Amino acid sequence: MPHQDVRVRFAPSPTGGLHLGGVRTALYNYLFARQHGGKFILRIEDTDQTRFVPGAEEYIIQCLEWCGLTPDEGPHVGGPFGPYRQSERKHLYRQYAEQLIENGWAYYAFDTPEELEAKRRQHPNFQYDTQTRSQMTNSLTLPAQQVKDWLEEGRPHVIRIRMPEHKTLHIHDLIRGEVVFHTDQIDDKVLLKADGMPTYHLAVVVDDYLMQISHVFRGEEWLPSTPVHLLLWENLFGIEYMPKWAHLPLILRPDGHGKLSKRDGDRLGFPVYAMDWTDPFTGETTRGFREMGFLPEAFLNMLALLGWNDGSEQEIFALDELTERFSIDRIHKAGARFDFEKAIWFNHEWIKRLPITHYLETIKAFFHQHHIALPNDTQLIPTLELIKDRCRLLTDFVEQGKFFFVPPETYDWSAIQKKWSPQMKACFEAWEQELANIHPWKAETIEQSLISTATQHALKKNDMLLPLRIMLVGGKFGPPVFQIAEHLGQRETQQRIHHALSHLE
RNA sequence: GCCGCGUUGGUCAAUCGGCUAAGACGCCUCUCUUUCACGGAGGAAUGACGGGUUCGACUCCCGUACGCGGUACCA
Repeated sequence: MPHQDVRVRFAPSPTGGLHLGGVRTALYNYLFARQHGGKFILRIEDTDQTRFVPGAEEYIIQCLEWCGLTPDEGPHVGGPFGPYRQSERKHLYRQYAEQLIENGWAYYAFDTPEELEAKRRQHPNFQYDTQTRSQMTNSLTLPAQQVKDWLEEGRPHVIRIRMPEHKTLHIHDLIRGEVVFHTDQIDDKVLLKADGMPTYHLAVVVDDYLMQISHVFRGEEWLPSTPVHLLLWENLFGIEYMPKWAHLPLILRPDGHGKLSKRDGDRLGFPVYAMDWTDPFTGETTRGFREMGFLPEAFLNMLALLGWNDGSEQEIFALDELTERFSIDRIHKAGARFDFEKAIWFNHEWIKRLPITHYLETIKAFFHQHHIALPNDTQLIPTLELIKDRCRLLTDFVEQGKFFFVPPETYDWSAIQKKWSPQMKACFEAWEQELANIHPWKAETIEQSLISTATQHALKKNDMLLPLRIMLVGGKFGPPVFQIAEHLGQRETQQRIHHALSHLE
C-alpha cells in the first residue's frame, strides 16, 4: 500500500555554490512539506565522483540554514531513512540494476567511453537506443557465454535501461498536466556506471522509493528524462509508489536567453548564489545575496514570487504566510527572467518592515568590516532607525550611517560655494559658541537656536541648512539636519562645525 | 536534426469565453521634504502570427514562428 505522508526532498549535487534556482526549488519543497505537515528532506546527490567539490555540502546546509529552510532529515541531522548521501548508499543500487536485467528491462553494455565518443563523431546524431543497440557491444548482442566470461574477468561495463519499442508513455505532471513521450525517441540511459556508482536516473528512483518520497519538485530540465524514471518505477517498485511529479519552470537570465548561470551574475553585476562561495581549487570567490546585503526574508519572498503568485495583489509574504498560501496549481508554466532591481525592491520593503533589532547583528558586522567603531545598542538603534527607510540593501546602512560614527573626511563644498559668505561664516562661528547653551539637546531646540543666531546676523535659517549639513555630514544626503545634530550630540556637533570652519575661508 | 515544454507591457504577472486587459518593479511627470531618500498623485507601455470553434476569443482547438530545456558512464 502506498504511503500517504507527504515527504519531499531537496536533492542538490555538491559541486559548487548554491544557485538561486536551487534555493527556489528547496523553498517550494519546504512550503509544500510544511503545508501538509510532511517532512522536508535534504539528500546529497554525489554520485559523480569526478565532480566532488570539498566544502560544497557544508555550504549548501549553511545556505538553507540562512534562509530558514531547515531540513527534517539530512546528512547533517540524520533521520530514519539514512544515509542521506548517495555515495554512502553505493552498495544499494547494483542489486536493483541487476533485478532489471533479470526481468529484461536492462542489459550490460561493454562499449568504452572512447568507442562511444568515436561513434558520436562519426554520426553526430548517434543515440544509444532501440535502433542502434543491436550494433553495439552489449549483453543483447553478445553470446551469453561471452558476457559471463567478461563479467567474471571484471571487464568494465555499465548497465543500461532497455527502452521498450513503440510504446507511448504518459506522465502526469502537477504543473503541466499530461505529457506524452514515445519510447523510440528515448535513449537507453546508463543506470549503473563502470565505477559501480548509479547515475542520477537509477539513484533518484531507488532513493525516492526507499525514502518514501511522495512528491518530487524539481527543475524543468528533468522533464525529458521523466519517462526513464517512470519505467524504472513501473518495473522496480510498482507505479502506485511513484511520487507525484512537479516540474518547476526555469529561472532565466535577465538579458538574452537561457538559464540563469553564475557567469551572468559576474557579467551583469548581481549575485546568483545564496551566499559567498569560494572555489576550493581556484580560490576564487563568487558573491552571494547574503554578503551583498540581502535579508533572507526578502530573498525567499522574491524567489517565491518568481514563478508563483497567490492570485491577489499581495507581493510581500513572510515564510509562514507563503506556507499557508502556496499552491501547486498557481505555479507558472513558463520560465521567469530574473530581475535584480525587483529583488532589491523586495529587500527594501523588508528592511522597512522589520524592526532594526531583527537584523542589527548583520548590520554591525558590515560596519566592522569597514573598521567603523559603533556605540552601544541603546544609542545605535535610534540612529539606524533614522536612516532605515533609505537603505535598500543592508550594506547601505554603512554608506548612509557612517558619518554618524566617523567625522567626514571630505566635504562637498561645491554644494554651498555659491551662497557662502563672510557673514555666514561669522554667523556659524557665533552659533558654535551658542551650542553649549542649548538645553535640552533636541532637534527642535537646536533649530530654535540656529534661527535666533541667524536672525541676529541678518541671515535666514534656510540659507544655513545646507552649509550645516555639509559640515556635519560631508555631503548632500541624510535625514533632517537637526535630527542629525541631535544624534551626534552637542560636543560632536560643535567639533564638526569648528573643524569645518577652519577649512573654509 | 530529433523529442518535450513554453509564448499577456522592458521585467514579474492577473485574467480560468463578455476586456474600456488588474497590480508590482523599472522609467517619466507632479507633490511632500529648502539635502538625499521614503511617502503620496498621475503618465507612457502588453495579448507572437495565421486559421478555425463561438453571438462573442487574451482565454478553447489546429498550424506556423520564435524561445527554452533535453538529447553524457553530469546532475
